[in-house]
Amino acid sequence: MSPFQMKFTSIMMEMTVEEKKIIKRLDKCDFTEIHKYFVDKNEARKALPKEEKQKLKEEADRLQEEFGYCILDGHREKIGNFKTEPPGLFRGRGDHPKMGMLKKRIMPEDVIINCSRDSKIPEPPPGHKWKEVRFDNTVTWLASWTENIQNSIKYIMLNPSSKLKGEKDWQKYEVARRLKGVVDKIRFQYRFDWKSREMRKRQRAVALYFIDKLALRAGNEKEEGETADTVGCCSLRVEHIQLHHELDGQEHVVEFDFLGKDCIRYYNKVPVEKPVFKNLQLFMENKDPGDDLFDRLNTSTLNKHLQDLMDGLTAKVFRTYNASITLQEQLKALTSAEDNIAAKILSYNRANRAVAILCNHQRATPKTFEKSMQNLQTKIDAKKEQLAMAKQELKRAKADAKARKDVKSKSNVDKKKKLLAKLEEQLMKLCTQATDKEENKQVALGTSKLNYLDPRISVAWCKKFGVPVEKIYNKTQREKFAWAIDMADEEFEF
DNA sequence: ACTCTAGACTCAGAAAGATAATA
DNA sequence: TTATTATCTTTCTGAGTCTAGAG
Repeated sequence: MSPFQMKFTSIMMEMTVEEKKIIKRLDKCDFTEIHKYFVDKNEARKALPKEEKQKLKEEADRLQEEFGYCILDGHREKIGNFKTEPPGLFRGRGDHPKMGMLKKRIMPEDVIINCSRDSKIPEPPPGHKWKEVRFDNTVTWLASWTENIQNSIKYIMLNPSSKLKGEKDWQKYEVARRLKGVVDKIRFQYRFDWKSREMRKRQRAVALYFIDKLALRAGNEKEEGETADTVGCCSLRVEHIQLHHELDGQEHVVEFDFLGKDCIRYYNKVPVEKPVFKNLQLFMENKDPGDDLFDRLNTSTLNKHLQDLMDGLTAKVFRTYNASITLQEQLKALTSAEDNIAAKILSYNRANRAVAILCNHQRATPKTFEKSMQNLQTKIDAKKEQLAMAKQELKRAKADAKARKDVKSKSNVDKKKKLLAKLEEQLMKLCTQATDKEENKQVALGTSKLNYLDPRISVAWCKKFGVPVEKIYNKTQREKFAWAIDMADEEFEF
């Protein structure tokens, strides 16, 4: 079925007999009215008087208070998503084959409740029943339902601030730290395997090199036609790379160009070690562009091999490890103890950015980017003018002091000098701000900060350089990383 | 030993909402 | 001061990773 037919079918299924008589073709339908209806509704909500908005807020708070928490092991814990997802049109990311399908409303009859046998079992809404109530303490979810677009299960789970999630997070970083201890051995091993007689091993070793060096994701195989066409390391196809014996003065360059998770483009030109280059040539021999680059490899065999190298090691641990170690190294390289707090935070953001670039965390350029950049430039220009003026004034004051040789005119020179220095510093600050902004234009820092960087590195850095943790982590982040803030002293090393 | 699938969990950027800065 | 705008925070839910178990 074509995507369009699928959409139409999914909408047809919701239509009454009467509607089906009238509506035969979706492309003949005019949706401007319904679109206007929703736009208007949105505007109306925004234009609501203050006290009405206040009321809505209070109601939301009440819901949060009543449904937003659970008791786990005797502790009241915040729930991450305590509402089921509302019905609507499925969008998906990128060129998704199921775009436009109807996502159905979830009814109590769809919902499985998971709680303790001896707990107060939540009541379904009046006149309804739960699909099931179970008491499974081997999983962490509190409720679940099956979603109708991909037929996958959705869960109600705890907030990242919870003890359960925090401990899991800590564990994740501990595994990555263990990798630190054996990574040299593993690197030696895969270099050795580049020369293996077995094709499987060679492919595995080259893939692992990519995962390690470029922080690529594992790349599970996906069901065709069910999702957008994206790939990771193991699912790379011949068409996704180009080999250059020599490019821009560098040897053995691999040019990557593919869509990764969330249809984010990965584009990179990387010089690789010669055996890797030779192997890639070999892997690509007699293949079509659409063929798998690593035809003897999948994530399951790769992870099995990694498990043999270290307990708990999987492909994604390399991402965590390389992200965290990069942060630590960059912080060390970029921070000067004599810098002021603002400069230190700038260094932190630079280090964070290095990681985000490694992990290919991108964002759309903010809507107000150009404008705010212009504003900053205006400020810089104004500051430059002030600076020029101050320079002249200093010159005049110096001449004055030379002529008059009195105390007053001398102290005037000092004053002008101080002003000049102050203005110069302000200009510097503005300029670094501008560079920082420009470099950050399309880089998303949040994902790595929240998911890849061992928070203890940041906490230790804060303590070491006298930067308040609040400057690095906002309230939510401090709650999520409470375990690390508690645990790490300035001596912590990843 | 393998493939396939279901299940459970982490990780992902956009959009909405709240707050701070600025005119 | 207040209204507007820029920026930061929170919410949302889709898209991955990885494991276990059946055949």
